Amino acid sequence: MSVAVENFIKAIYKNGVQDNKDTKPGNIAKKLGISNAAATDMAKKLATRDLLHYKKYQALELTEKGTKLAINLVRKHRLWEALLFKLFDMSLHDIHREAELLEHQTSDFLANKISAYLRNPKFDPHGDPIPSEKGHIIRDNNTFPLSKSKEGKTYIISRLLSDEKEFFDFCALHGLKCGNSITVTNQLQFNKMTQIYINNNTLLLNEDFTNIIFVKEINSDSNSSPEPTQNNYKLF
Amino acid sequence: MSVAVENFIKAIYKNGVQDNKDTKPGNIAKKLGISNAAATDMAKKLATRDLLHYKKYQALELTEKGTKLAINLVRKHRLWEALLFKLFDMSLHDIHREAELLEHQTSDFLANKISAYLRNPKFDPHGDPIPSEKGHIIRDNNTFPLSKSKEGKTYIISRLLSDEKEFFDFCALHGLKCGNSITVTNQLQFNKMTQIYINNNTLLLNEDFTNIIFVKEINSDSNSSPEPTQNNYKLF
DNA sequence: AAATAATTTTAAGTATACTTAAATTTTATT
DNA sequence: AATAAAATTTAAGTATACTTAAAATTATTT
Repeated sequence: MSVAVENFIKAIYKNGVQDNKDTKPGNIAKKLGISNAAATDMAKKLATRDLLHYKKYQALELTEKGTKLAINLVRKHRLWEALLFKLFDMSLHDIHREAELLEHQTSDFLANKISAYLRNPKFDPHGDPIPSEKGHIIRDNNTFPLSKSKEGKTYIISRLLSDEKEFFDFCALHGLKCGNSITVTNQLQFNKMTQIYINNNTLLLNEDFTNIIFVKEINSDSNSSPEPTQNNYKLF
Repeated sequence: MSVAVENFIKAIYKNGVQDNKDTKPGNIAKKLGISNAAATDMAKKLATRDLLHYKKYQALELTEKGTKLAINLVRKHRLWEALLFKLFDMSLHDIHREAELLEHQTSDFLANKISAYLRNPKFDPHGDPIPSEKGHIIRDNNTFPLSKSKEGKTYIISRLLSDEKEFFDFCALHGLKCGNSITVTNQLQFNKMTQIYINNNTLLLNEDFTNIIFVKEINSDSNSSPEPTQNNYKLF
C-alpha cells in the first residue's frame, strides 16, 4: 500500500468521521494538496481495490476494508505521538509532523510493541483516542468543546483538536495542555468569545479556538483514563 | 529525496565501503533486487543531481554530497536500531527490518532527539558505529574477525556484521551477543573452522560465520565504549 | 588473438501518481 | 425554469521507477 493511497484513505476517513466535511473528491483533493482530477483518478482506482465506493459526482465512502486501513493508520499515528511525546519532550506540533511520516512505515508488530511499552494508552497527547489493535475506538460522552462550557465553572482540558502549528504554539505558550485545569470566567454571548483563567492569567478566546479545545467536568473520571484524557468527538 | 534514490545511494556506499564489493550497476542492482537496466538509468539520473560520478561501464562512485547522504541514512538506521533494541527487547533482525523502513522518514531533528535520549551512543546493538551528526564515524583498530583470533584466548564479542535473519537467529540461540565473552578452544587450519566455548557450550563455526563475528581483546577498552562495542571494519 | 561468456547499456514499454485544460454534470441564483 | 457558478470528470500529457529484450562493450577462456 503506497503512502499516497494511505493518505487518500485517511483523508476520506478524517473528513467523514472527524471533521464532518463531505468526502467528494474535491474536498479530499484540497486536503491533500492535489488536483481534483488526481483525486477522481485515485478514487476510481481504489474502488477497484475494494477500499471505497465510487459513484460519479457523489461523495466517496470507505468500504469496511478501507475503514480498517484508515483506523490502523490513525492507531499508528497516535501511538507514535504518544511515544515521541513521552521520550523526547517534543511539542504537540512536532510530534504530529513526525508521526505523519512514521505511521506509513510502521508494521503492526512494531505498533504493538510501542503500545505495550506505553502500557496500552487510550489517548495520545492531544487527547485523541488511540484505536485498539482490533480497531475499537473509545468514545467518551463526558467531554465537550469549551464553547459549550458554563460561566464560573472549572474544567480539565481533555483534547486539543487541530494539526496547526500556530494553534499548538498558542496552547504551549499559555499552558493549554491536556490535564490542566481552566476556569471559565465569562461566556460572551454577543461575539461568541470565552474568557478563561489559566496559570494565573486571563485569556479571551474566540470560537475558532473554543470549538477545538475540549474540556470535561472535574469529577467525570468515568473511564479512569490517564492524563491526556477523554473525548467525545465523533469517531464512530 | 525518494526512498528508491536513498536506497540506491546507500547500496553504493555499503558495497564500496563496508562489503568491499565493487559498485558497478550490476552489483547494486543485485543488492536492491532491481534489473541492471534500472540501475544504469538511476545512475545516470543521480549523476545529474551530483550524487555520484558515472562513466560508462565503470564502477559508480559517490560524490561528497552522495556520501553525506549515505552516512546520514546509516546514522538514522543505527539510531533507530539502538532505540528499538533498548525500548522493546526486539531481536537484532527485527530491529534491522524496522529501521530499514523508518530511516527514510526520519528528520535530522528527530534523529538528534533519539541520539540525545540514548546519550549519543557510539555503537548500535550490532556493534556497528553510529555516525555523528556531522558524519564522523569512529574507527577502532582493536577489533577483528573471529577467524583471526588465537587458540586458547578469551575475547569479547564486539560486532555482528550481517543482516540475515538466519545468522541472527543462530547468534541469539547460542548467546552470541555484543559484550559477551567467548573462548577460542580450537583454530582448525585444514578446514578453516573455529571452535569456541560460550555459555557453557562448545560451538564449531565455519568461515562464513567467523568472518562476520568480530571480537576484541578483553582489556582493549581504548575508547571507553559502552556494551555493544568497538570495530575496525572499513568505514572510511 | 579469436571466440565465448558475462556484463552493461540502449531502446521500448508499463504502472503509479500526479499535472493542466476542456467537457460534463451538479448546484445555486435570479 | 433558465442561467450562471461551482464542482467533477475526461482527456492528454509528464516524471519516476521500474520491466524485458536486444545491442554494445568488456572480461575470460582457450
